[in-house]
Amino acid sequence: MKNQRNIRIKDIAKMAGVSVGTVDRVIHRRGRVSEEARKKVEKILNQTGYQPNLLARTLGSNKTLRLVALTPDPDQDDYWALSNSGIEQAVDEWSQYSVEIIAKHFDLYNSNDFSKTIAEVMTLEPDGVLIAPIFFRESEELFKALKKQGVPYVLFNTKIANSSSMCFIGQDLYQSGRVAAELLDLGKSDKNKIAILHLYEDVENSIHLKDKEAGMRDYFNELDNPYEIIRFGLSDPEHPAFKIELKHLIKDDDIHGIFITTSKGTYKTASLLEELKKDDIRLVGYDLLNENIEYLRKGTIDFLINQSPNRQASVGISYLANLLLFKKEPPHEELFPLEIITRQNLDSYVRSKIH
Amino acid sequence: MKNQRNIRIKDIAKMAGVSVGTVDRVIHRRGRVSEEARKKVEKILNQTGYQPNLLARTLGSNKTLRLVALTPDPDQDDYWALSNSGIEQAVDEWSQYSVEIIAKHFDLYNSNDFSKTIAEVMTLEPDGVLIAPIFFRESEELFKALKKQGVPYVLFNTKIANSSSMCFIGQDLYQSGRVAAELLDLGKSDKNKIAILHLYEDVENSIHLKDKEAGMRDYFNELDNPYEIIRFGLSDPEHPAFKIELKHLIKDDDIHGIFITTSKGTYKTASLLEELKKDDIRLVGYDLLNENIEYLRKGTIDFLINQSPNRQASVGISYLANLLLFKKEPPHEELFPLEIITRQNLDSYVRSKIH
DNA sequence: AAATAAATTGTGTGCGGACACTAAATAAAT
DNA sequence: ATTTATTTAGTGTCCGCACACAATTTATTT
Repeated sequence: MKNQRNIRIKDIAKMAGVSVGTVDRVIHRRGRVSEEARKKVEKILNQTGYQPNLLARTLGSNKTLRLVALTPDPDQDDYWALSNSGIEQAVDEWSQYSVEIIAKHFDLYNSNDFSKTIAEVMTLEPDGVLIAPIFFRESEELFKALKKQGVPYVLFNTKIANSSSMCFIGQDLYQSGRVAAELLDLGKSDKNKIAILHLYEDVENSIHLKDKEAGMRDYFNELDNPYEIIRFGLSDPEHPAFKIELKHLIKDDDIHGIFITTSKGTYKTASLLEELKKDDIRLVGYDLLNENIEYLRKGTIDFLINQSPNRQASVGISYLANLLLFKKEPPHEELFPLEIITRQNLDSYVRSKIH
Repeated sequence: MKNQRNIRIKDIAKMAGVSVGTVDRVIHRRGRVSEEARKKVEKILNQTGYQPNLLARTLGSNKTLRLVALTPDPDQDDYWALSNSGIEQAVDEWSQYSVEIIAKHFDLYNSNDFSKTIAEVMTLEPDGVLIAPIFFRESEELFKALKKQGVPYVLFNTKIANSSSMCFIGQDLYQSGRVAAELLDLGKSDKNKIAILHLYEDVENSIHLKDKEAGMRDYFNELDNPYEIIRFGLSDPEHPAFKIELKHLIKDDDIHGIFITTSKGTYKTASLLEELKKDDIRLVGYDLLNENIEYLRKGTIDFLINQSPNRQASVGISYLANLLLFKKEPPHEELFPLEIITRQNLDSYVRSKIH
C-alpha cells in the first residue's frame, strides 16, 4: 500500500525548514530550541506521524545496555534453575543488540544474603533490573534505590502490592487455585475429601500460597456438593513429620485428590505416594521440573499447572530491553496463561521451542 | 565480564591483514577472493566467533523485505479470522525493520480461486511467503514456482508430506486426538460410548481429521476397558442431516462424550446440544473462537484444545523475517503445545498479551 | 617486453539517527 | 557602539555493515 519510504529526520527537517540538529533536539527534548522552531517541528512531527528507525537509533547511540537479573540461586531449587535457564536464553537472544545481561543470585533461605546482593546489584550500575522479590520487605530497599537512580525494574514471580514497578510478570494465583480445583473436580468420584498441601521452604511462598488455597476453596464452595477440604502446611518437606502426616492422610479412603501448591512439594509428595503404593489419589501440582515430569509420565501425578518460570524471566528481560532500546512500554501486568499439563500433552510442551 | 566491545568486520580485517572488503566477500561468499585470503579470514572468523551486528547489517543493507501471507478469507471462517489477526500482529511487530507484509486471501471453498491467488502472489515478487496450503494439490504449483525463484516459504496449519518447505508450523494432530481422548477419559463414567464428529467444510480437514481420530482410537485401544467409539462425518454442518443424526445419537443414553474435530463444528454441535437440552454429555472441541468461548463459559463445551492459529501465523512471519533479515534458520518443524482450555483457565488465555 | 585481460584487493559512500562541536543570532554588559 | 555572554541553529563524524567502484596485482596474449 504505502509505497513511500519511511520519513526520516532529514525529511522532517526539510519540511519544517530547519536543520536535523534542531529536529533532534525537539525529539529528545534537549532544549536549546526556540519556541517557534519547536512548534514548527512538533507540528510536522505530528502531521507525519514520524516514527524513528529503531535500528539506526540503537546503532547510532552506540551504548551497550546493562541489565541485571536478581533471582534465587538456581542450584538451590529446580524451579529457580528453570527460571535461570530463561535468563540464559535471553542472554543470547539479546546479545545481538549489545545488551549485556548479568545474572545475580541470592540464597533462597537467607534474607541477609539478599540484602547483600542488592548492594552488588547497585554497584553494577544497571540500566534496568529484573527482580524476583522473594524477600519483599528487603526488596523495598532495592526499589527505593532504583527509583532514586531512575532505573526501571520489572518484577516477576512474586507480586508485591504497591511497589511502583514498571511491570509485573507472573500468574493469577487465585485463579490458579481454581484451575487446580477444577482439575480435581473433573469426573465423578465416590470420595468426598480433598487435601491441600503447602510444602514451602521459603517465606514468599508461605504468603502467596494462601491465594491458591482461596481459589480452590472458592471453587468448591460454589458447588452444590463440595468436597471437604483438608489443609496441611509444612515449611520443610524433608522433615519426617511430612511422611507421617501424609501416611495418616491417605489412610483415609475418602481422599479423592491432593493439591500441592509448590513445584518442589509436588514431586516430594509423588515420591512418597509411590513409596506408599497409593495410586488411586489424584495429584495436582506445579511446574515442569524433571522429577515432576517423570511422575506425570508414570501416572503418579495427574496434572501439572505450568508456571513457566523460564518464560517469565525471558519475557521480563525482553520487556526491559524493549523499553530501554526501543522505548516500548511494557504492560503494567502480564499474567501468564494457566497451562494445564497432562500425560498426553506433556511432550508437546517439552519439545516446543517457542516456549 | 567481557568488557571489550564486540568484534567488528574492521577488527577481523586487521587481524587477518586484509581489507574490510575482503572480509565482507568471505562472509557473504561473494567470491572474488583468493584461496589464501579466504582461509586466513575464515580462520580468524572462527577463532573470534565473529557475530555480525544485526542492527548495522539491516540498516546497511537498506532493503525492505516483502513478505506475503497466503491464507483463506478471514470473513469466511472464524478460525481464519483468528489466523489473520496473527498476521496483523506481525505487521506492526516488524514494521520497525522495514518488513512489508501483504496478506492475500483465497476462497476457502474454491480451489480455482486459490490457483488464481497464487498467480497474484508471484506477481508481488515476494522475498518470502507464508502459506496455509489448504488445497495441497494446487499448492504444489506455488511451491515449484517459489523454489524456482529461490524464494523461501513457510507452511503452517496444514502439513504436506514431502514438500520441501523451510519449515512447517502446526500441531501434532495425532497427539491432539490422544489429548482429546484423555480429556474424555478423565474420571469415572458409567457410560460406555464416545462419539467422534468430523464436521468439515473444506478438503484439507477431511484428510487431516483422520490423524486426530487415529490418536483418539489408539488411546482408547490401549485401555483395558475402552469406550465404544461411534464415528460420524459430515461435510456440511448446516445440513439438516446433522441435526437429525445428532438427535439420534444423543438419544443413546450410553454416550459419555463427544469429540468434535474442527473448530467450527465445535460450536455448531454445542449449539444443537443446548437446543436439545442435553447437558450431561462431555464435549471436547477446538479453538478459542468467540462462540466456542461462550459455550465453554456456559458449560456446554467442557474442553477446548487450542490450535493457536494466530500464533501459528505470527511465528511463521517471524521465522521468515528472521531468516531473511538476520539469516537465522528456522527449525524444520515447529509443533505447538497442545493447550488445554477449561472454564477456569480460559480467561488467563484470553487476556494474555504474549500469546 | 609491452599490452591487455582477468583476478583479487582496497576505498568510499550511504543507511538513519545520536551527539559533539562550530557558527550564527540575540541579549547583556561595559 | 563594541565587547562579551548566552541562546539558538547548523555541520560533521561515528555507529557497523553492505555494496559499488577504483586500484592493484597477477595471468595471458601478442
